[in-house]
Amino acid sequence: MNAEATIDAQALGDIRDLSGSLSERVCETLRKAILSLIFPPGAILRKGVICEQLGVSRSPVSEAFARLSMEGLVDIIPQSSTRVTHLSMTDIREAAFLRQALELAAVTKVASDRTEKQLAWLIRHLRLQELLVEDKDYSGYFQADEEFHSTLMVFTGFPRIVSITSRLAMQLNRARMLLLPTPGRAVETLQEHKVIVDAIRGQNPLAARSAMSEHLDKLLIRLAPLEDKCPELFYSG
Amino acid sequence: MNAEATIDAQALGDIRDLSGSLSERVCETLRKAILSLIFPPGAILRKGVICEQLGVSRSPVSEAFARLSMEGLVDIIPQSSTRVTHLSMTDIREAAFLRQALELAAVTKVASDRTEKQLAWLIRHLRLQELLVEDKDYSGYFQADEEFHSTLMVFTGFPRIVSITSRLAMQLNRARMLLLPTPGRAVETLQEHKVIVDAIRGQNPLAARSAMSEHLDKLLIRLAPLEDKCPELFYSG
DNA sequence: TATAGCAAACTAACATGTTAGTATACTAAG
DNA sequence: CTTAGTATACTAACATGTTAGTTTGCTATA
Repeated sequence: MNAEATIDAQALGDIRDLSGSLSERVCETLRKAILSLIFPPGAILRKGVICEQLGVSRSPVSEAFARLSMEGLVDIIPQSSTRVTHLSMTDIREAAFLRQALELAAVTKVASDRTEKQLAWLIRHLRLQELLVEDKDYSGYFQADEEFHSTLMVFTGFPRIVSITSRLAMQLNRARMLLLPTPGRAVETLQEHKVIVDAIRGQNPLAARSAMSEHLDKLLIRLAPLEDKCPELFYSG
Repeated sequence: MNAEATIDAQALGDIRDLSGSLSERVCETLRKAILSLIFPPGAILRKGVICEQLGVSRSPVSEAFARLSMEGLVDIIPQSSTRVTHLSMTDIREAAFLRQALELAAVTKVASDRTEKQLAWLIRHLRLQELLVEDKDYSGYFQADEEFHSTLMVFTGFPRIVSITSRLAMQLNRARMLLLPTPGRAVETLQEHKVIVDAIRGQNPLAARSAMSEHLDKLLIRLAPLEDKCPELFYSG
């Protein structure tokens, strides 16, 4: 009857497994639920239900909603309700643009300023990635991929850039969850990572930038058909 | 006796002059106070005093603190206190890096995708800037400068990028408040804006990018001596 | 049947009460 | 005079009560 069914908030996990303030733990729990589509786009987040399920009061849940709203994962409708945002290709493209802007700036800087130690880490990490691909451990490779990109940003020496990028690219990451990992893509990804590291080794900022640019473009290309494949997840379905 | 004197929260203005939710208005009021150094770096924000001064309860003030914390304007020390963050050259450099990454990506895109209408706006705005410089209306020019940069980002077609950039560059903007506007700098700025628009007119992304890059670098150069000039505003003074 | 008005139920936003952790000032011991 | 211990005052974080605005579904009317 109702396409925008409210959620039962089952299986949210236990917030006691996490650290930090109660608000942070609630936020983390809800974020995970949204990214994994336990809370699908359009779902109404019922505060009372979530409070009960997690065993907390409304204060930390309210603060969690506020943070998720800033990340673009929920829409707060004043005096009315809070819903999981639908995916939108516009938002995804914007998130991709923002991520690309920051990652390109980062890799450009790292390519010119890199230390030998940093280069050694990158090369060692490439070998790790090779092993994971050989073992066909694709969820392991997914994690290693994330680590590769975030460490590259850490190497800029700017501490906040990693968390900022992940927050800005949240829409992108949510959509990425819908892509099934394929063996072929893992091999390609590894190859592209190698080209990037090669450019960093040669301290060639322009080459590093364009290699990273091509690498990141691939994601948006793979995401494009998603809107037709699962229209119910997108806005105005 | 106490260098980190608490503030009397005088002259915070009236929140009724603003729109939006109470939290937003409180946040805006406090942000303005921090940026204008009414609340100097290191000052302790006393929630009770602020509540009384603004005539609101602790809820909206708490939420405002949380937002300002994300912008890096205040440090929340759990179970203890909330203080205005000191300036730090590291933070300022990071903010400059982030702003530059986003603005360069934006101007590059705009230079290749621009419409005739957008170009016309930019050219018209340059004439406005000329008039302001001729009239020596430097505070007017300051505003026009902001408008020039933000509209350039709006022209990317991505709606969130302007507010994101301003939030990420908050540390930079705070430091910029300390620079006194000089006639010479306004003339230079206008000249640099003209070079950027010229590149956009010619649909030359690389030229636009490097023109913007040089333009933005100037700010950091002018900011560099600040740490020696007013050490009390910086961390570990 | 369609529609306008109304009431009940729900929600975000705000106010206020409570708890637990932190810093500071004071006191007592060395 | 210095230092260790303690008590007090303060705060963020959390819980709960209240308010005002929105949506939904019902009913009465055309």
